[in-house]
Amino acid sequence: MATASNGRKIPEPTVARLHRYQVVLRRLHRAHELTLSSERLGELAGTDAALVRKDLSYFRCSGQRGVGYEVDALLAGLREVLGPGEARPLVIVGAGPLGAALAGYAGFEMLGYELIGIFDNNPARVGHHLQGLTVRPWSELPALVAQTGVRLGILAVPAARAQEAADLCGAAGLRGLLSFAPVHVKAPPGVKVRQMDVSGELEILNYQLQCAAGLPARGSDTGAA
Amino acid sequence: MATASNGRKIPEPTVARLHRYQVVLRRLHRAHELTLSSERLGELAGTDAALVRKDLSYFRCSGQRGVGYEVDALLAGLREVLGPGEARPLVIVGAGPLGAALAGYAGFEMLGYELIGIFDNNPARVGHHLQGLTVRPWSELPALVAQTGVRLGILAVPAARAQEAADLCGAAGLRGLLSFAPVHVKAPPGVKVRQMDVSGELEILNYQLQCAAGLPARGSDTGAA
DNA sequence: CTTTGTGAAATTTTTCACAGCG
DNA sequence: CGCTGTGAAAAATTTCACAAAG
Repeated sequence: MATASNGRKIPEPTVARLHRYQVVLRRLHRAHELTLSSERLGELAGTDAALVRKDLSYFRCSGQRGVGYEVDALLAGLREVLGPGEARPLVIVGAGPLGAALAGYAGFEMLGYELIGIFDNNPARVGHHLQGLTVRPWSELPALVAQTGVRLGILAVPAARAQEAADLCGAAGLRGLLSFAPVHVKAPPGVKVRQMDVSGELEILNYQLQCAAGLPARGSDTGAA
Repeated sequence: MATASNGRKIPEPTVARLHRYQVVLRRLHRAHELTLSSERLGELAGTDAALVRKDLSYFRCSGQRGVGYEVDALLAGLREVLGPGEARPLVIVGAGPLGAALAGYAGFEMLGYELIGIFDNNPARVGHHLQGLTVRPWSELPALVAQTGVRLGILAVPAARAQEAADLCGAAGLRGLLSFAPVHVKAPPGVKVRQMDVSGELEILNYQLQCAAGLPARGSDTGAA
């Protein structure tokens, strides 16, 4: 802790926020804004000034007291921590509705990722075109990994296929997986898996509403009208 | 804290895990399993025994020492905390590729949510059919909320429309929003917003891989194989 | 006078350890 | 014995508060 300027020990939630700061700052950069305060950055990114400064303190920081941060300098600093933010390769495994939607998700390219392959083991889907890419069979994933060095994959397959697909990704050489499958996936050796828990998040919202309403943990409805 | 049996003060991460336990237990129930230990439940749900027991301790718990938990009794207990787990109404705002994919996401019905409406303000999409529902214009959302009492919504609109759509949902009477928009959305008054941060999660994975590889925070590529 | 950078306090969440019951 | 239930320790994050710098 407190290993400011150079230690590679940034907490996970901080990394996610740093990314959000980067997005905000890129917008400001395009709008030719030159500087901003931690308070303003916090407001735009959905946190508060104190946390912004704490987050920024994990790497060498370039704010000027009394003035704020230079947009460009901050972006440069973030780039050093988060990586170049351009064309990090990425594959999607699963070309069903969700996979297809994610493939078209306006954001990956904008956010520094380049979708370079879509894979599905359903022969009915192989050969289809999505976002300018041809859906390929699972068997071709290892070759693409070997060829391009891609390390990240998004898992968008049904629950029943999730573990199988994850193991395949691991065997193929992917190192990080973001899983949208609605079941827990055991991480293959050497692979980091993160779960996008849609229904879990809904459950949290639902629970919070119950609590806010002071209901006795039933919460079905408040009556018609 | 330590308000076991009845206090409505369950930590957020615990709620998300309780939901996962529920999913696992339902599968076991269908498979006619009668009991299981905290260790096994942890394994199936992706945590460890100690955390399972701690999570379960937030409400009245029915494990038998030396034996484990009765699947059915645990499910009953979870139902009391998380709600009936059946037909909680839900709407999706945004019928673009992502909204459409989420609408078809095999899981909502299975997980206790009932999708009752899909809204989009793009006239070209209004009238289309998705999952047996007709896409309706935003203007009709308030009426549906008033009619059904639906409180949860999923936001699947482009970044540029996110805030506008969120405000609309708040004005219409929704109380909880799960946003997939790649920008921070300010919560309208009285509304709880949770962000599904796809690219942030990718960023965390990416950062973890950089660290695991011991790279000096650059991590662009390892050379074209 | 404004805004950063940062230790220290507060809070939240997880892990440990073990007493106690079947 | 095996496994639960739980208080206490540990770890991780956020919030606070303020000195220092422009």
